[in-house]
Amino acid sequence: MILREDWQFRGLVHQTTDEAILDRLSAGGVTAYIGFDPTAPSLHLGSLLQLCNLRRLQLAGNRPIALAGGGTGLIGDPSFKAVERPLITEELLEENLVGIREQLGRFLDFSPAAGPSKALLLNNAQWLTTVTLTDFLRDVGKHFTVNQMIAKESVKSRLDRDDVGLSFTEFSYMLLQAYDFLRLNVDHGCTLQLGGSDQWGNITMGTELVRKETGNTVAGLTSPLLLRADGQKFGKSEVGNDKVWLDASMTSPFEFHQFLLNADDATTPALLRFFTFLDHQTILDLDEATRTRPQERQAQRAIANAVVTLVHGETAARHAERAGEALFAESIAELDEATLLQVVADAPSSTWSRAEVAAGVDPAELLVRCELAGSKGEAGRFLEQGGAYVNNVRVHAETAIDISWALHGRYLVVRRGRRLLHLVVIA
RNA sequence: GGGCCGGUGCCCGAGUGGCCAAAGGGAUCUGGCUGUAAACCAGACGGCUUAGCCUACGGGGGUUCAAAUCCCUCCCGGCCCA
Repeated sequence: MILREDWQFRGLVHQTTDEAILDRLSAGGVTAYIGFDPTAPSLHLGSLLQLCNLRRLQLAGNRPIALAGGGTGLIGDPSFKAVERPLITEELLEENLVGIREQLGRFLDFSPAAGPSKALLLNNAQWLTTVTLTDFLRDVGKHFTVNQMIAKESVKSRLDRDDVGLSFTEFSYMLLQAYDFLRLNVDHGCTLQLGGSDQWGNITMGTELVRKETGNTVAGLTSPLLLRADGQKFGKSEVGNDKVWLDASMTSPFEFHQFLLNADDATTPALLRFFTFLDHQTILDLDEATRTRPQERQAQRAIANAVVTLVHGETAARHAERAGEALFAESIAELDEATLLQVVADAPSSTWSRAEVAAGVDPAELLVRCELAGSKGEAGRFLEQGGAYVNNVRVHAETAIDISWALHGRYLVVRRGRRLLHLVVIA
C-alpha cells in the first residue's frame, strides 16, 4: 500500500506546504515530528489521530519523533487567567512522560530493531530551558515581524476580544514552536511537522524559520479536525464532561469501548479511516453496512474493538465487549459468578458488612455511598426520575433493599443512568 | 503611576436595595422514543433534617429592618494615557 494513496483515501490530509511531501513519505526515510501536551499523565482521544499518523508513517519506513511540550508546560501562562496551560513542575513533567512514553510504545516502535525508522521521544524543555534570551531573540525573533504574527488566525480572535487580552507569553508561543522545528531539523534531520488543522499557523512559522536560518526546505502537513455530527469536537467522555483518556486507570477500557461503540452513524466513516488500520475494502464494506443496516452498528463495533485492542490489548477489548453485551442485552441476575465479576471488573466497588445490608438499605443512601450521586438531594432526584437500578432492576425511594437482593449471596450491582456502575461486595 | 469600564451559578449572560437560589441560552444529568445512535420530546440542574433553613453573585469591612444591587478597601481583568 502506497502511503500517498492510503492517506488520500482516509482523508488524512487537510493542508500541506508542499504536496510532494506525500511522495517522499511514500518512499520512506523521512523524519517527521508531532508535538504532544505532557501536562497530564496520559494522552487522550484528541491525540489519537496524531498517534495513528505517526504509526502510519513508521509503518511506511519513516522515522517518527514524538515531541513532548515540556518547555511550554514549564513556562505556563503567567497571567493565571488561562486554565488551558496550567503550571507544571519539572518533577511532575518527568512523571507524566513515563506514562506517555508507555502509551506511545503501543503505537510506535522504539526498539533498536526498527533500525533507521526507530521512533524517538524528545522533550523540548531540553532546549527551551537552556537557550538564552538574547540568542533566541537574535536567531529566531529577527526572522519574523510582529505584523505577520498578529495576522495569524490563531491569535486574531484573541486580539479582537475586548474582555480578555493576549499575554506576551502566549503570543510568543508560535516562536517557541518554530524554534522546536529548527532544533529538530538541525539536530535530527527532521523535515516534516504534522498536526491538526489548528496547528497550521504554527507549523508554517517553523518551516519558514528553518528555511531562513539554515536554507533547508522542510514541510508541514495538517489533518482535518474530527467533528461529531452535531459539530462538537469529538473526544468528550460519555460520562461527565471529561476527556477520554488512554490510561486505563483514568478511563476504563469498558468506558473507552462504550464511547466508541456509541459513535453516531455520521461519524463512523471518518473514525474508521482515522483510527483504524483496516484495509480499504473492509472500510468500504463497513460504510455500506452503516448505510443499509445501521441498527447492527457493525462499523462502531469494528472501531471500538480495533482501537481498544491497540490501546489496551486484545484481552481488555474482549472483556469490554463482553461486559457491554451482558449489561445491555442479558439478564445480569442469570450470570454465573465468574462472568458477573468479569463484567463489572472495571467498575469501582466497595465492601459492606452483611449485617448492615441485612438490616435493609435506603436506596438514596446506597447511591451516595457508591458515589453514584453527589448528595442525598441528587440521589432523591435520580430515584424520582427512574434513573437508579440495582441488578438492572429499577428501584424507587421506597424500595426496600435487603440481603435477598444479593446475587450469589454477596453482590449488588448498583447502576445510575445508562452506564454508570458500582459493585457492592457483601463481606 | 493616572483615567475609564468590568469581575454573577460548569460556561456565556440578564439583574442595579426587598417580588433573587438569582431571567435566558449553552453544557451536563435522568427519563421517553430508538439501534447501548443521532435528531426530537419531557423533566432536573447549590446543599440540607426540603411548605422551612443554610451557603452563594471576586476577597474583606461597612450602611440598612433588608445588599448581587449602596459606600470603603484590597485583589484580578480590559481599554486609553504616562
